[in-house]
Amino acid sequence: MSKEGAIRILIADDHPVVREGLAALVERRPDMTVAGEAGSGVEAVAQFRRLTPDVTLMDLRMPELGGVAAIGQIRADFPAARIIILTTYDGDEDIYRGLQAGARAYLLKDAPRDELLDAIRAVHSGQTRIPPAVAARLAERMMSGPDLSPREIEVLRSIVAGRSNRQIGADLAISEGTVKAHINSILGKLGVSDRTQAVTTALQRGIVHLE
Amino acid sequence: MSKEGAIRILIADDHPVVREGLAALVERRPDMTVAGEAGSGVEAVAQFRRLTPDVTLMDLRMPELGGVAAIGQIRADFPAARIIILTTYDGDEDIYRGLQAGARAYLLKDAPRDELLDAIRAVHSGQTRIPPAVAARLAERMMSGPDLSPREIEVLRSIVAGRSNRQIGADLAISEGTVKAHINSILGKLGVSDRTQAVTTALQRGIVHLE
DNA sequence: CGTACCCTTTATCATAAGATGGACGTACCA
DNA sequence: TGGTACGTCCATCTTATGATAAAGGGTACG
Repeated sequence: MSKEGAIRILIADDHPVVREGLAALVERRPDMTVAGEAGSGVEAVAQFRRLTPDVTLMDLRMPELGGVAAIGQIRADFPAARIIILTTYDGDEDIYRGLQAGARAYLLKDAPRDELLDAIRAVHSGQTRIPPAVAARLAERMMSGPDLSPREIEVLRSIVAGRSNRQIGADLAISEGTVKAHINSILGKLGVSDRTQAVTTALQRGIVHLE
Repeated sequence: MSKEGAIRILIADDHPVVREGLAALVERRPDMTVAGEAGSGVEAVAQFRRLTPDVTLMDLRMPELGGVAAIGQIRADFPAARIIILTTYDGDEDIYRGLQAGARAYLLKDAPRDELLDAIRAVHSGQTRIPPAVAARLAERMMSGPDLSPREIEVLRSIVAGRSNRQIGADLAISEGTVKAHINSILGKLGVSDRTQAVTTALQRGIVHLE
């Protein structure tokens, strides 16, 4: 190897095929080189500590430790870490949490090759890079009313898990009526009219995930 | 190029990064070569006609035309086409429909590199290749009771779309009571007790999709 | 210091959803 | 041909869900 002065890149993705693709793409450029790879969130954190790469490409959905949490752990020790989120998920909540965690760019995996390479160079030089489509999603989130309270998110998770209002009340040690009130507030904030719609929009927006 | 006698492979995936990765992986092998790439279902069909590759790697979720439909179109003209499904979705319905369409192998994108290469060689030599984890999912589908009827699937889609029983009745020009009867049957077949659970399990199993 | 504001909690009332039982037709098999 | 299994359809009864109003508790801010 040894490209003198090249941008050293850490690739974190749980799909070997994707890692391969990113590595091939990067190594073909004279000004970039792959410093290391990681197949999970914990590996990503460990590899970052060991290698201190110039730029990190991070998937969001990974085993053991999600991308957002991994970014948080990395930036706790290396506040200047330059991390690019590269994922298939375009839910506005995913985008928000990713950037909130300290990512400098957010790209979707269906982005063209050049867009990725440009983003790597931009982030390496200290800039941020948010494609218009992603920015639009982020703006949507801002517009879409107040955030769900912690309690409401807890209830929403239970709804997605398929629990009835009575069961949710038992789980959280509150009355069934209280659960209904929370749900009513959730429906209002999500702009939907029943729990089924709440489930689909919460999944689409990335507020909760299946499995 | 020109690897004499090499396995000629068509890559169909809407993510440029994944195509890059598969291409890099394949080109590194002396007995394989990339015949072409496609970024959508219609492209995949067109490229297959033009190139008649030995083996095709096909993603399921693609714009314009899904992978299953693309396989169907290809095999209508080339019944001997050797197609490998390579996707991130592990819902039992996705697997069933993919193999039903005529795929010779079904791999998940988090599969190790060697597993993919072995599958390519196996399929090229006329075999099929179903990893144990995938086979288990498929078996689950067999066990999990009778299929939903066309009408029930129609109703299920409406449920996922967030429509009320009354609205579904209006949409399908049947009474609300009939809708309830269909839903009751759906709940029984899916092994759940309300429409919210029906939505999540239908999504998990890949019977319906969001968006 | 108090006064908003929001989260959390509750009860009551109207409506939608699920359970049950059964009718009709059709495709399939003995 | 006779049965039988299944999909489609409908009405009635019970239960869960959603709408509404409103009170207590914490906190930020003037």
